[in-house]
Amino acid sequence: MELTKNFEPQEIEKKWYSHWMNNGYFKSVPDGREAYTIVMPPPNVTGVLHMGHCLNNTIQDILIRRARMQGKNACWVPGTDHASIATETKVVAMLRERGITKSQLSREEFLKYAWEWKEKYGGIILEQLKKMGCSLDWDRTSFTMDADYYKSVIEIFIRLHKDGIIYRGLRMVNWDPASKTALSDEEVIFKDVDSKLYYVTYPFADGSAGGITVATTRPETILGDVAICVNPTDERYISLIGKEVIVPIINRKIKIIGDEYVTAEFGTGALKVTPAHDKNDNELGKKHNLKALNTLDEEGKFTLEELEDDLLNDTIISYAGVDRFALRKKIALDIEAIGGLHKIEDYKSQVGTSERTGAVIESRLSLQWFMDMKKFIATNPDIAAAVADELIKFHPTKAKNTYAHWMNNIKDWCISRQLWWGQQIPAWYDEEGKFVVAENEEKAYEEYLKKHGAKSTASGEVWRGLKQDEDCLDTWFSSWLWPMEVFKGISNPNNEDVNYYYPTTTLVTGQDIIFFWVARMVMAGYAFKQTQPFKDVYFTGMVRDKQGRKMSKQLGNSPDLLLLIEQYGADAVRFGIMIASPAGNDILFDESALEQGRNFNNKMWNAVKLLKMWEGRCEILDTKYEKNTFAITWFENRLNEVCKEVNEMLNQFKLSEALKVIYSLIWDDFCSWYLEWVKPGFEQPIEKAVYEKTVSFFSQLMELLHPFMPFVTEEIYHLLEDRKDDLCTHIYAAPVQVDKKILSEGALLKNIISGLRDVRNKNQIKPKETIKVHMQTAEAIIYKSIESILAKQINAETIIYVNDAVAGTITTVIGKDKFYIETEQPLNVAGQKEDLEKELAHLKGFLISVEKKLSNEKFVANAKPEVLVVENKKKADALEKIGIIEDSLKNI
RNA sequence: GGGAGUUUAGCUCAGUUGGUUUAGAGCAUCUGCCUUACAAGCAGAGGGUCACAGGUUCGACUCCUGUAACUCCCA
Repeated sequence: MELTKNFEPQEIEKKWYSHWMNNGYFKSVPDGREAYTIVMPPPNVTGVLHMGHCLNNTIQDILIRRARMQGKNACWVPGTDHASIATETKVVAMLRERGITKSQLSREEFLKYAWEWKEKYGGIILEQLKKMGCSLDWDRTSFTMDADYYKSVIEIFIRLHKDGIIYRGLRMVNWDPASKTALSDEEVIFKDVDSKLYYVTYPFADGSAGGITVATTRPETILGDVAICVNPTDERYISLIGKEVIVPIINRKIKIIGDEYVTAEFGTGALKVTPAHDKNDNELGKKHNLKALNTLDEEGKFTLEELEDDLLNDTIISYAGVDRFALRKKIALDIEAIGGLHKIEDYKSQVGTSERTGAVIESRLSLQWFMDMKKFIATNPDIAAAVADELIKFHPTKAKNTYAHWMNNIKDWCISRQLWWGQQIPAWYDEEGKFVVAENEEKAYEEYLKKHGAKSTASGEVWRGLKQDEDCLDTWFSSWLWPMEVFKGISNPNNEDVNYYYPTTTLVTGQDIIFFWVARMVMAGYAFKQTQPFKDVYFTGMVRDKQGRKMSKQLGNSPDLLLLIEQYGADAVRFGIMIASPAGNDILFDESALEQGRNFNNKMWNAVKLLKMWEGRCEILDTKYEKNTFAITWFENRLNEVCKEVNEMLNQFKLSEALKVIYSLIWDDFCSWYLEWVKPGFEQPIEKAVYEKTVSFFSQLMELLHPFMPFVTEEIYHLLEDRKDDLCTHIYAAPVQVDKKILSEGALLKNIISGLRDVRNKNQIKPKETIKVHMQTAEAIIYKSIESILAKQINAETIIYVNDAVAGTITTVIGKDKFYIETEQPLNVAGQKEDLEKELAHLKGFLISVEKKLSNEKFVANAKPEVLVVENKKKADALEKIGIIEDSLKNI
C-alpha cells in the first residue's frame, strides 16, 4: 500500500468515527465495572460550536477515552439546554423577520413556533461534536424540556414551595426592558460607560432663596423622587434636614432627610431618593417610610400611572410613552429651561446590562418568585462543606475561594422569568390574586378548595376561574438538576442507571458559571439526592484571541471551528487547543498551535512510512537484535518512564503537560533518537526482531496519545499491523518498573552526541565528512555499549580510546570526558580555547557560590544533612571538571 | 468601594513542603544542511537582575508586608 506524502485527515476521520459508532464503543450500560461518568454541560439548543465548546469537549473526551482505556465503564452523556431567554430572543427575532410580533400570538401559538424552530436548528451543535471525535453515548441524549425532565422541574418547584423555600414577593429585580423580563443577579453584566452627571437644583418649598443641588446620572427618574437625602454629619446640610424642597417640573414637595448611607464626597453630597428605580434608594425608602413612585413601564418608557396624586401639567403629559434615554435628554433640557440645571459633567459609571440582550437593566419593583437561598443551604451543611473539605475537588483549587465567597454572601434567587419558552410556573391564581401551587390544573382546584374554600359562579355553575401563572422558570432552575435527571433520578427515582452512574465522576466547565450552575448543582445534589453530584470539577478558562481579547461576533475574531477542522484535521485542532491550556486560566488561541498539531500528525505519518519501508526489508536472524540492544532497552525504559509520568499528570488533571510530554517522547525520543539509532544503512536490511520491537513501541505510543488525538492514532495503530481490536477500546497494560541506570546512560549518550555535533558545526565540518574521534575517559566500560550508536550519529569512522591528549586535533570536554577530533579542516585553536575558557569561567563562578555556602558556619550547622551531601558533591564535581578543562587548555 | 487571582525568555506556560549543578519546556528567532521517512523537515545555537521595594532565613522564583499593572467576581 502506498501512503500519501502527508497525513490527510478528512476521510480517515469519517471512517473511524463511523467505525466506532457502528461497534457501539461509546455506548454504556451499567455492569460490574467501575463507572466513569461525565455529563456534558448542555449547550444552548440553538447554539453552534465555538472555541469554548471545542476546549471544553476536547477535555471531556480526553478524560472519557482514557477512562475507557483504563477498563472503566465510561459514560459521557450529551444533551442540550432549552436556554429560555436566549432561545426565545432568537425565535422572536425570527418571527419579526416574518412580520409577526410576539404580542399577536397566543402562548400556544408562540410555543408551536418555538418547538418548530428547536426541531429545525436544535442539536446542530451535537452533530458538530461528532466531527471533533467526541465519544459520547448518543443514545442518552437529553434535553432540559423533555417531558420527564419538565415534570421533574415542576416537582422540585412544588417541593421547595411546600418547604417554604420558594416564595412569591414584591422585590426590586433586575429588569430587562428589551425582553421584558426579570433577570437573576448573575445574568447582569456590569459595563463601564461614559455618561454625564447632571447637577439639578431643587428650590426650597417655603419660597426662601436658593435650594439644594443634587448630582444625578439619571434625570429621567426625577419625577419619581420622594426625598432628598444628605449625610447627617455633613455640616453643609445639617441645618436643612427636615426642610422641604420642590421637585422640578412636577412641583412635588419632598423632604430633606438624613442618612449615613449618603457619601458626602460624592457629587454635591446630596442624593435624590427614587425608591422605584434604584435598589439602594429602595432600601432607603423602606427605612424612612417613603412611597415608591414608578415612572417607567415594563419597556422602559415613561408612564403616568402612579402619579395620580400629583398635578400633571402638559409637559409631564407629553412625556408619556417616551423612552428612558430620550427622556433623560428631554428632562435635562426642560429643567435647564426653568433654570434648574446647574451644570453637566462627564462621568464614568458602571451600568448593568442584560447578558442576553445587552439592554441596560432597570431596577424595578415587581412581583416575582424567589428562592430563599440561605434557608435552602441551611437544610444541608454539606453544601458548603463539600467544596471546602474537598469531597468535591476543584481544579485548580483556587476556585474554592470563589465558591466559598459566594456561599457566604448568598442572596435570594429570582427564579421567575416573563418568558414563555421554558417550564411554566405551576401556580394558579383566582381573580383576587389568591393562588395555589400544584402540578396541574386539576390538582390546583383541589388545592384551592382546601386552602380557600369552595367557590361558585353567580349562576351556580362550578367555578373554573383559576389561571396559571404566565411566567416560566429561569433556565438554571432546570439545569441544576442535570447530573441526576439525565439518568431520570427525579422522574424515576432509584432506577438502575441513576444508582450506577450518580454521583458522576468529573464535571468540566467554565469558571464563569461557577455560581449559575456548579454551585447550584451541588445544592441540588445534596438536597434531592442526599449526595454530591460529582467528585472532581475541572474549570476551563475563557478562550481568547492571540491579543487576549474575548472572542465575539462584533470583533469577528471568533474562528469558524468546522473550517479549522477541515483545514487542519480534528486531531490537529484538539492538539492546538490543548497544548497550552492550563486548568482555570484563560487560553489565548493561536492558529500556529494548530499548525504544530498538523505537523505532528505528519511527523508520525512519516515515521509510519519509514517503518513500512523497513517492513519489506526484514531479515530473520537469531542474533536477538544484539547490535541494537542498547537502543531497544533504552527506549523501552524511556517509554515506561513517560507512561508513569503521564499517568500521574492526568490523575492531577495536568492535561497540557501530559500532552507536551507525549509529544516530546514521540518526536524527540522516538523519531529523532531511537529511530535513527536502529535505522539500517542505505537500502540495508533490518533485523526482523528489531522491526517488531519498533512496531510494538510505536503502537504503545499511539495508545498513550489516543485520548488526545483519537483519529490519527487509530489509523496508525491499524497501519502498523493487521489487528482484530481497535485502539479506541484497547486496555492499557499495567505499569512496569524502569531501569534508572540505562536511562542515565541514554541521557549521557544524547549529551555526547549533541556536544560533538556542536563541535562539528562550530568547526564547519561538512555533514558528509567523516571524523576520527579519540576519547579520553575514566569510564570506557559505559561507552562500549553505546559506541556504535555514537559513531553513527556523529559520522565518525573510528572511535579510539586514549590516555593522553592527541596533538593536532580539535579538543573538547563534555561532562568529565575529553574528546579529540581528527579532521581535514584547518584547526580553529582560538575558537576552541574561547569555548573552553567560557565553560571554565562558568564552572568557577558556580564553584564560588557553592564554596560560599559551605564556608558559612550557619549553613553547615542548620542545613539538612542531605542538602550538605549534595552541596559537597557539587563542589567535588565542579573541582574535577575544572581540573579536566584546565588540563585540556594546557594541551592546546 | 469590597473580594479573589495573575505578574518567570519576544509569545504561551512549567517550576510540587524554601536548598536537585548559579532558572526549564514549546513556539518564535539566528546559523548550517534539499542527508536515503519527514524543508509542514534535520542538526545546532543564542536569549531571563523570576513586576518593583522591603522583610523573615545560613539560604527566597518559592514564605511575609507594601507598591504598581492586568484579569475576574460582587456592589
